[in-house]
Amino acid sequence: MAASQRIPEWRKLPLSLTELCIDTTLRCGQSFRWRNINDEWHCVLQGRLISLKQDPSHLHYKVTWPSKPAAIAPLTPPLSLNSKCPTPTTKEMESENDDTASLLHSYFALSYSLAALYKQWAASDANFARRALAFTGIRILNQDAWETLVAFICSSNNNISRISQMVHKLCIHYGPYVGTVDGEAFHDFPQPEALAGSQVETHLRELGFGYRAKYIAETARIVSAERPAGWLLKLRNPRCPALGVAPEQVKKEESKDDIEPPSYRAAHEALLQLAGVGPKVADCVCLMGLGFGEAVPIDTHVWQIAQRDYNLGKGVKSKTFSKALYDTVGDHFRKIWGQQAGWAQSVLFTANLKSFAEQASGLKTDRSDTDAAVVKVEETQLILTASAPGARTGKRKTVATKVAAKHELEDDSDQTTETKISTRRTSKRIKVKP
DNA sequence: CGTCCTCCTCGCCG
DNA sequence: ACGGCGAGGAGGA
Repeated sequence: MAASQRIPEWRKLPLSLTELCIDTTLRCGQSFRWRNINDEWHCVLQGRLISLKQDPSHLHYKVTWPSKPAAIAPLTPPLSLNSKCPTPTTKEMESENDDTASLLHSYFALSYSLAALYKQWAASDANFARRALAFTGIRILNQDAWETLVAFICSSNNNISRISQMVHKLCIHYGPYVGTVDGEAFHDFPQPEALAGSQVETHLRELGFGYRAKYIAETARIVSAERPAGWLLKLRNPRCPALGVAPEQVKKEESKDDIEPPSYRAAHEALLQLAGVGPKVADCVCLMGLGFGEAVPIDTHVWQIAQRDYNLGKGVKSKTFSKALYDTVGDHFRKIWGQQAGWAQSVLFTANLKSFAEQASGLKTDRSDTDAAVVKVEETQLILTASAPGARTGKRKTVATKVAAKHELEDDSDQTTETKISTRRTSKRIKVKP
């Protein structure tokens, strides 16, 4: 079973479980490629296979570089690894030049103190304090922008399980092979060019992508052919510490005042031009792929919670969730939670849907003989993605809620009590806003 | 700006 | 046993 690759060494970063819990963070619906095999998490990031495991004081990681340097595979250097990175030899990358530690630091946004953020959110929002403080270690990942974009195009009308399958298919069929763990192949995520071919839409339809096949192929074509190189990366938040020292473009823009630096609003609008990207998908990409912590993705599930726990939407007539309303709800949360509102929302919704970690991970290996209700809870955990199946029919909702309540505190009685904060203002704004 | 339909899949219901 | 229905995000009329 030991592959032909060199046997990599485990290394570790000091990190408490309250600052990062990978079991929660890696399967809460923001990333779709991590696979748990034998209690270790594995994923290809930037051309290398990364394995993770965790104990209360450390995050342990292992790096496996591809044995065959992917000569054809396009480089994937979101950061400024220019001439350095093409086909690194195994030996090279395992020694001093290995940038995996900094990659993980960036990927998990470790420059933020989660304790400090939780404290801030709890101080400004009693509802957050009550529901979310027990759910530590939940982080917004700083993922590759292109991958995030495609993954969340796949997320429309979809659930985590199927999104993961679709992303996996994209990697298998279009991404470079990197390594194997316990007989399972790992590929990197394909570059836009690889998904821009003329046969891609048809092929993806055959693979079960449904109408999203068209969106992916079209967006890949736009990004690879109709946008300048590095277009997506230039939308990233230059002030996001997790992104580190930004590429040269940012420096240019800093010196030239006539070019406006990337902003959340600008990035959001730019993403809306792509196929299959609406406000929610755009916000997912802004938050998880571009480093804009203030982006708050709002789906119907979030909207329901917002109405229930934050008394939003009181004066809203329209039954459909318009763009204007979408923006208003986001503004409201940004007002409450501040600069990392999207992160706060993720934590809150993970807390809301409680359950998971132990229960779900213990049962998820075999879904077939698992109580259906538990599976539902598992799928409902997605925070920012996909559908919330539990909210579908009355019956399912009841079942899911029951199961969830079993796991943790139940809290259906007095939500309205504490949600005052800026309720009035909000309802007013919703009414007033055109 | 709101409405309504389509896309597609899945799970629930009858 | 199977067909209808509806939920979910985006797009288009």
